[in-house]
Order: sequence, then structure tokens, then C-alpha cells
Amino acid sequence: MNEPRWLDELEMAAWQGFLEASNRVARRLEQQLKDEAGLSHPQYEILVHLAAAPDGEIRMTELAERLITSKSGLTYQVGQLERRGLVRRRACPTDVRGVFAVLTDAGRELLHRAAPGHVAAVREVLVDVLDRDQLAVLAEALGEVGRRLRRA
Amino acid sequence: MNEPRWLDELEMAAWQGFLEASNRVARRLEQQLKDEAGLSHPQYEILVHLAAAPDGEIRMTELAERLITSKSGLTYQVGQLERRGLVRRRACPTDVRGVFAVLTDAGRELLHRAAPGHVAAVREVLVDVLDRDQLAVLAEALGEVGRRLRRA
DNA sequence: ACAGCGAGGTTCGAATTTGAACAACCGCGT
DNA sequence: ACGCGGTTGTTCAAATTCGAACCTCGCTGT
Repeated sequence: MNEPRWLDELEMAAWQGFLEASNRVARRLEQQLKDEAGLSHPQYEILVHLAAAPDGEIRMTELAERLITSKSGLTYQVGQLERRGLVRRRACPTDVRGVFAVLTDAGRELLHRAAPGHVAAVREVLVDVLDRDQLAVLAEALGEVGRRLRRA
Repeated sequence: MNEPRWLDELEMAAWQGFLEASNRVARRLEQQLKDEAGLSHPQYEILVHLAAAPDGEIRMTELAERLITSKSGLTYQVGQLERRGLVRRRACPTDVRGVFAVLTDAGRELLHRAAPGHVAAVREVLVDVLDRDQLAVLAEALGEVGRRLRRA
């Protein structure tokens, strides 16, 4: 506990900016998705990842890692989506324990309807607010931040 | 409902980087604070804001806005901190409805003990990962993102 | 003075989240 | 073959979050 290297002005500004932007953006998108598509952000992300995967299906554990959420949390949300017919579970043929989350037609359809509004919101709150240079630095810098934490 | 403007590669990289970094950083800090100080991140933030305020006290609504949380959420967390003697409530003299959240000595003390480890973690996951130029862009760009959402 | 509009906080119920505990199972090494 | 450590997904209780309803009260216009 000998070296409290505090943050200087620039570091503090970056950190606080990051914190505030994270919270506000998350809050805004949560609301937008709820209003326009009846989905929570975690649920929307599940659909997005499934839609991007081959055959629209991903193993539960793998999906939980991509979504950066707990396994139990994913079990719950997939359950919710399953009740609404947007996702379905499929047993893994090669591993009895394994379970695939599979995007249904209804799920894919809802995603198609929800995506435009969501992208528009993402543009409004972040992408269209910044210029190309800023976007490039964001991608580079935050990409590295994420990558490091992914390993740890 | 005309054709939506999808995100190009750079925009997508920036957005995904932002999302992943937000989640992973939040998750990491949450864990760090819980382990080393027995505080959740929202709780830590409450202490920080109070410590930075004149007389270590802030009105509930004002505090909720700064923390970017709901009023009811703040009521709950202040309740938790109060039970632990880290914060105390004080009636507002000029407005009977008003309530100040006040940092206690114990709260200030715990914050002093928790801060070094927290700052170290912030450095480890974000600040020390980036160079000065990147920090400057982050501060500028995300500052603007936050500012816009604050108004809306 | 006073009615009405809104702000300030809390309370309430419903929805989520997390980690720990569990049960079942895979597959490597001997 | 067989034992065991490590995985997989779910269940469970506890903690947290949110928004809506609510009550009290401050402020403004008349």
C-alpha cells in the first residue's frame, strides 16, 4: 500500500468519461430496445450472436462467454426467450450434457424488425457523435482493453 | 422505414470494443471492490461523490443524477451504507422533504483504505493500457457522448 | 390565503443477476 | 478398463434494480 499513484487530470477525464458514457449509453439502449422491440439488451444480444453464428446456434457456455455474462444468467434469459418462442434449446448430439441455444424463425424475424431502430440508436448516442479518427482510436484502444481482460 | 444505415467495419469495431470494454471493465472492478473493500461499485461511487462534495453531503436526488441511477436504487444503496455506518441521513433544514446523504468518519476512512486498490485496478484495466494520445481522445470523445446523453 | 402543479423520497412488487451447490457426464492418464 | 479431475447446464437463495404508485410538501399565480 505504499504507492498510491493517483490519476492526473487527463487520466481522470478519460476514466470518468468512460464510466459516464458506459452507464448512460447502456441505460439509453436498454430503454430504446424495451420500447421499440420489447427486448432487454441482454436478450437482444443473444439474438444477435445467434443470428451471426452458423446454423443460428451456439452452445450455452460459449454463448455466455461471448455475452460476458454468467452461465446462470444465460440460463434464465434463454428461458425467457424460449417462452416467447424466439429461441429454442437443442440437445448436443455428441455430448449429453451440452445444450445448443437455437434461433427460431420468429426470433430471426423479430431481430430483423428490431435491428434498424437499434442501429439508429447506436449511431445517435455514439457512432455519429464521433469522427472517423475518434472511432479508430476507440476501436483500437478499447479493443485492447477488452482483449486483455478476456485473457485474465 | 427506409433502408437503415448499417455500421461499416470501423464503426462496428468501435461499437463492439466499447461494449466489450464496458462490460468487462465493470465486471472486473465490481469484483475487485467486493474482494478488497467489501463494497459494490455503486456503493463505492456513492462514497467517492460524497467525499468530493462540500461537507461530505449531497441531496438524494442530486446524488442519484450524478451516479446515473434511479432514485429508488439510491434509496436502497444508501440504506445499505447506512446500516454499515458509512453514511448517514440528515434532514434538509430548508426543505422538510429533502434528505442529505452524509459521509460519516467511518465511511471516509473506508474510502481511504479502498481507494488505492481501486485506482490500481483502474490503471491496470484501462489507464495504463493506453498512451496519452489515446487517453486524450477517450476523454474528448466519450466526454461528448456522455454530455449529449446527459441533456436528453 | 389557497388551489394546483410538480418536486423529493420512499415503498412496493416484479424482473434480473450472481455465485455457490448440484447432478450428470466427458475423457485423459495409467 | 477405470478412476478422477474438470465441464456442462440448471437450480437455488440472496442481493440488487427499476418503474410506478404514493405521500408530503414547496412554490406560483390569482
